[in-house]
Amino acid sequence: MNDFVFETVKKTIKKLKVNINDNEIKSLIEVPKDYSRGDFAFPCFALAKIMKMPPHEIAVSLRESMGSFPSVFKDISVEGAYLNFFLDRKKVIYDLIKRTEKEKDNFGNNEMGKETVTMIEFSQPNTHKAFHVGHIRGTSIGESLSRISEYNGEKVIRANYSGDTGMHIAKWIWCYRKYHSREEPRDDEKWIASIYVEAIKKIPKLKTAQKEVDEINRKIESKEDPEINAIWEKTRNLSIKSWEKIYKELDTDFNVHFFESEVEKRGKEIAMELVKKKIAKIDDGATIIKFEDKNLGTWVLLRKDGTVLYSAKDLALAEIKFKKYNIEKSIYIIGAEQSLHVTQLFKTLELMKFKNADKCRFIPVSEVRLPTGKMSSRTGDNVLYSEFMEEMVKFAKEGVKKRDKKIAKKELEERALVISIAAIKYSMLKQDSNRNIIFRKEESFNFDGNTGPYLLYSYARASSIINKSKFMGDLSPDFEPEDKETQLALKMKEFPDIVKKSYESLDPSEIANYSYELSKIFNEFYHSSEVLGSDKENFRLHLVNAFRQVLKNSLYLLGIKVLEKM
RNA sequence: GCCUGGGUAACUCAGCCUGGAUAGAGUGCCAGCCUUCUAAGCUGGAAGUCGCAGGUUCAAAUCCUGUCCCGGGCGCCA
Repeated sequence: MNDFVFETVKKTIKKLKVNINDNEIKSLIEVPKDYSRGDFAFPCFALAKIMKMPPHEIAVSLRESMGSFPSVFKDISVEGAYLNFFLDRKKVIYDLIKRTEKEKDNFGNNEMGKETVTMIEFSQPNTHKAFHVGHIRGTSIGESLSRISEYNGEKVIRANYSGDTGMHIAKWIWCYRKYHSREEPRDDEKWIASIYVEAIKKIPKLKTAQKEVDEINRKIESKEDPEINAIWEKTRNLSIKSWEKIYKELDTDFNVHFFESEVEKRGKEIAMELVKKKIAKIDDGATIIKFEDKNLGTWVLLRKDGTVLYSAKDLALAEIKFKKYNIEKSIYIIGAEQSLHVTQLFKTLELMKFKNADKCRFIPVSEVRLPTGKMSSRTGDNVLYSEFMEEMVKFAKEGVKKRDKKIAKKELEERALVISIAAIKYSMLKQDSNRNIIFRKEESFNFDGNTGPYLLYSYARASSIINKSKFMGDLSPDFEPEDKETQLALKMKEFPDIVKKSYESLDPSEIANYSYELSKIFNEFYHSSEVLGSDKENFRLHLVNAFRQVLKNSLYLLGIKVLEKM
């Protein structure tokens, strides 16, 4: 289509003998932001300089000397300094609807990623700590990017990575043994989280505590103390078990779950190999890398006492990812506060002459904050996932019951959960991942406007029409699209490009914002035109059905399920 | 001090990469619309020195420089 615009403009410009090359002409062609201005536009500002004429006059004279134009265009008009090209929209809409009907769930996908095996690491909850609302952000982004990558042809391995050893576990066990040893460890997130918080508060106040913690940390690593081993194993497994329900609700299924305890040993070895290779050195007893680039600073691999830090563990993990899983691309979805760490990691992989060091990508995820400040597992200033979801589902149920008074209990439960997950996921995904989110609980209970439930509602409304309609025959080409209909169809047509864009920029918010815009236009159409019983029923039913398909695909990429009824 | 992300309507944000046609949404506020396919909706309205100052350009929220404010990070936490 673009080529037709190019050829038409080029031909006319040549007639006028203007000195401008083809590439310049090509780069000037744009798509108007407002569909009523046409499908393509050619701005004449650049020509103004060359021709020494006001841009508007240039547009007029281009249009006048154009003569006949290709029949794909219904009209070419002048508006201000712009030449606006209008396609035969009836044909565009017809083709679009036909395409969605043929491709269905595959409408919008493509082969850009060509079977690349990619590992996407995300979520990364630590054992012995709270899984709070903030964790939903990284988990949602990870699942969404996995789906987007798959939709673009890649083979994705979803990977989780949990800290089940290290100082935070040592602190937890220290506190448990000292103050809670009579309590039987139980599958209660709140209880598990509270012991960690207690430890953080008590340790700085006791003189010998940190020493005791260090000793426990050493023993966890060496596995020399059977009692500590037993506590560690038991409590660790309880944490892991508590995540099962969460991931099921969030509709994320990991292909592999790594643990720090599995990479400790190899991490230590790598650290020592790096000393031999003179990449790392021993400084004040610790094993460190001092980077040439001063902005990268120093990276500590092993502590003074020889125990391993997460830096070295990440090196070992990268090795497993590429060697054992044979991946071609590695994406890390990690908190933005770890930017320096990740940069140091990538740089070290490069120094190690790691074959695929340049195939690592980092998606920094900024904080989910409370109005009062940072949300933290350390201090206990957080909103637990389980408690929050319980409240949210309860709230969602009220709304469903109002609409559907006879609904069965199980159905109610399921619908409320889908709505709640849509609400929380969408609120996490619509915003740029690089920006802090201030989490206000009361606001997340608002289902009006630009929210997940609004999208589901639009889908349910469309479904309702389709489900109430009788037989829908083939789309007959004798329709005359009205304003809203054209707008809706043209928006749907954008979907494949949006998918590509979000894939290239690894950005789910692109899809999220699109879903909202699409739904908004649908709701406007819904109010302006009747579908069932109208004399345009055939066309409108097909249009509504196409909308359902596109929104469904779009929400799928966000990891959000749709509801036929709500 | 250095590195890094942000500063757009009362609030929360999109637009910035790739400069162009009157700067867009949502919430909240004001005024309307349910005997009609689900009102978690739709229509209209009020509301903006795009942090500030320079520069580049025919054209700057968008690019460049400086500056102020806020968040995060900078050797034995993850």
